[in-house]
Amino acid sequence: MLPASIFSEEDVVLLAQYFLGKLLVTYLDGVLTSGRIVETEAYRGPEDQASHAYANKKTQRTRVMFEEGGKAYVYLCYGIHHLFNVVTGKAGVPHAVLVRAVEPVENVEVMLKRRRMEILTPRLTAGPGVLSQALGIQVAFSGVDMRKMHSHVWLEDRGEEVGVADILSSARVGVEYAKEHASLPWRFRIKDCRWTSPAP
DNA sequence: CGAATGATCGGCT
DNA sequence: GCCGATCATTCGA
Repeated sequence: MLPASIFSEEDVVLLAQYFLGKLLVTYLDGVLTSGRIVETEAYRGPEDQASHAYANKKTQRTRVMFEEGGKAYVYLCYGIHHLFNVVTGKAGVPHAVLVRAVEPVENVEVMLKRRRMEILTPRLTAGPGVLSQALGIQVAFSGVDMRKMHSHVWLEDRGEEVGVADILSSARVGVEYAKEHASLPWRFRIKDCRWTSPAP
């Protein structure tokens, strides 16, 4: 697990880059699957028009974003896809990092089965919706505290350092409605990594 | 209570 | 590349 204090960091744009190279792990029905995070996006709470918590909008769904950092925020997109975020910052500050792609690490066969795929390609886990399917992440996980043991989902540091020179930033996707905030370079990926979505 | 709307994906052209 | 799927959430009447 990552040290609990990490999640309280207030600079979510920095944290989105820090999470690159960390491991996203799930443990369901006695089966552990994991992936190395290779692509993320930062959503900067109340002032970010692309965030669900823009202008401190509190609803049943976004409630967990206002809790202390370290919670999982999972929601349904387009009625189909379960999108996984890490809530960050102090209580009351609704920052979040969306995990957009991982490199499959442990129990690839299980992930293939969950995705109903035969051969291993980046399509298995490149994309926020498909990575959740591969790791078995569902909206029911929303609110899980990843700072505590015995969660079904958590983050791990396996000692990999991702330097600034290895990180490529670009504009976030699917947020055209966010006006001037739509072009902010808050999407981060590991450079020359085949497990991310296609480079912009 | 009804209607619009996505932080997307995959299949088809 | 484009287009339709599909449904919880949200908002307005």
